[in-house]
Amino acid sequence: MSNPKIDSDCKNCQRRNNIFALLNEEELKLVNEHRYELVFNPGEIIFKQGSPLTHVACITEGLAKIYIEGLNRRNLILSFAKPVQMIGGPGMFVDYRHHFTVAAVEETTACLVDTKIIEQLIESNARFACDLLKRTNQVTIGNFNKFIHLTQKQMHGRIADAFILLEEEIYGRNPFLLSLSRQDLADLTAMSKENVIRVIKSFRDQDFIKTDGNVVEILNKKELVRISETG
Amino acid sequence: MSNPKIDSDCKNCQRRNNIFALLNEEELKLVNEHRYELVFNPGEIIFKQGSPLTHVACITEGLAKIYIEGLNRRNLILSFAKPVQMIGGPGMFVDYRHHFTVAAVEETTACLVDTKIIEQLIESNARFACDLLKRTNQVTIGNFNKFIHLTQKQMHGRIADAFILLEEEIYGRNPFLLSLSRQDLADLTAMSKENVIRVIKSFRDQDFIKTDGNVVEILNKKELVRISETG
DNA sequence: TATTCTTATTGATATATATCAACATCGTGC
DNA sequence: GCACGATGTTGATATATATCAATAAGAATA
Repeated sequence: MSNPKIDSDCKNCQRRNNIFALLNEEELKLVNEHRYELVFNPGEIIFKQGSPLTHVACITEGLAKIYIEGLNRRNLILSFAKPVQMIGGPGMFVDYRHHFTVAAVEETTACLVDTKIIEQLIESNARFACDLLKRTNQVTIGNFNKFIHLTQKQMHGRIADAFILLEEEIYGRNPFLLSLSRQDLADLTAMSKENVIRVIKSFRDQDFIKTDGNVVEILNKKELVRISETG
Repeated sequence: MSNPKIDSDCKNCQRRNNIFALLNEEELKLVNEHRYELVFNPGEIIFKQGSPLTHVACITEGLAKIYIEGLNRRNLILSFAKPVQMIGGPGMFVDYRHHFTVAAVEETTACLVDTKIIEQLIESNARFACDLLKRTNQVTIGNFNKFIHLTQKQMHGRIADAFILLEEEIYGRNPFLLSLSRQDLADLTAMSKENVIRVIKSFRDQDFIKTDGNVVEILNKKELVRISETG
């Protein structure tokens, strides 16, 4: 956690989340006056589960993982955040605590906005409120899919899902440089890291993927999709 | 699906959800004009996953299960709804479809309110919007717990959780008359119904619970809690 | 460069869980 | 009361998955 960047203005920000387009100049100014920017090194924690929810984060650079700290020191990665995603939190209006931990995977810049300002905007700007509800609902739908993936697919299907997610959503290219550890993949798929390694190996042996150090290339997307669908 | 009850007025409704207390007389009248009441027999579907989201349901009588229809005809029960719970749905503001199925477990009366009216209220009444966000967040927090339970506990812990849920949240008494089938319990805990039966048997053999037909009594709550906590 | 620490990998094994098949029980309509 | 379908139960077995232990490979540090 270090090096606050030179502040630019929300008004002209090239990295701002779409939701802020719903604000007028005055509202945007309010946001601008109650935010600050931070740079996090890989592994550093942005929000810690259980701590007070005082800010929401907007990722402007890098990659962060959002995970629940569960039983016996086991984590469950819910999702990843990259620019220009906003990370709120279900503690808002409830207990004002974080219900997940957010940690930087790569060097990550986050813009932190005071929760009180967000609440104020929800109350005064109906379009903002509706958009937030929409986003919350989208996350919920995503969670439903995750529920089914984690409880009704077996290991190969879950790892196939993970690779498809990495290519399509997280890195947006193929091949990609994997910045997640095997343990991260285990936390994402709810399996042991040893089995993650074994399934990856079997995918490599069958030429579904190719790996060279941390560079991963998907060679047979169709087959990965098939495995993902057949469990 | 049958027997619409004689309509009473929302204003004087003894079974209305707290959220409607945030409405003024005019708004409540609007709701009253765009709602209808239905009685569902056990097993009947109230909302079907994939169908258009035209109404939200307020349960005024009975018990309903909310579940995702997943892979290979397997269902995952997310939660139960009893009076006076409101069932919205994450499709609102997104794709206007139901992302889960809701079915009556016991004879259930539901009051169905037009989604458009709910949206209108969200836009015009900030307190209503905030309360809805709060509820959505509470559900999300519940889903997080469910994630951990289902992915990080094994069968005994999950069944212990289920019995605690049944006693504390669903029936609110001990002993209780179990209106769920073994398959329902399997869908709730993400396990096979055979294993549900085996774990229940082991709990019975250890005198943690007692069963007589569909009447279940929890004899050793402390032990159930312990099993739930140790996985 | 040597050293230490973390991460990745592999194989052997134990365990948890699902599946399959057979049978019992219960309620319901005839 | 009987036949039937749905639900519940049990045991045997197969399979998926975790755990444990050992080693290897990298990355960070002195």
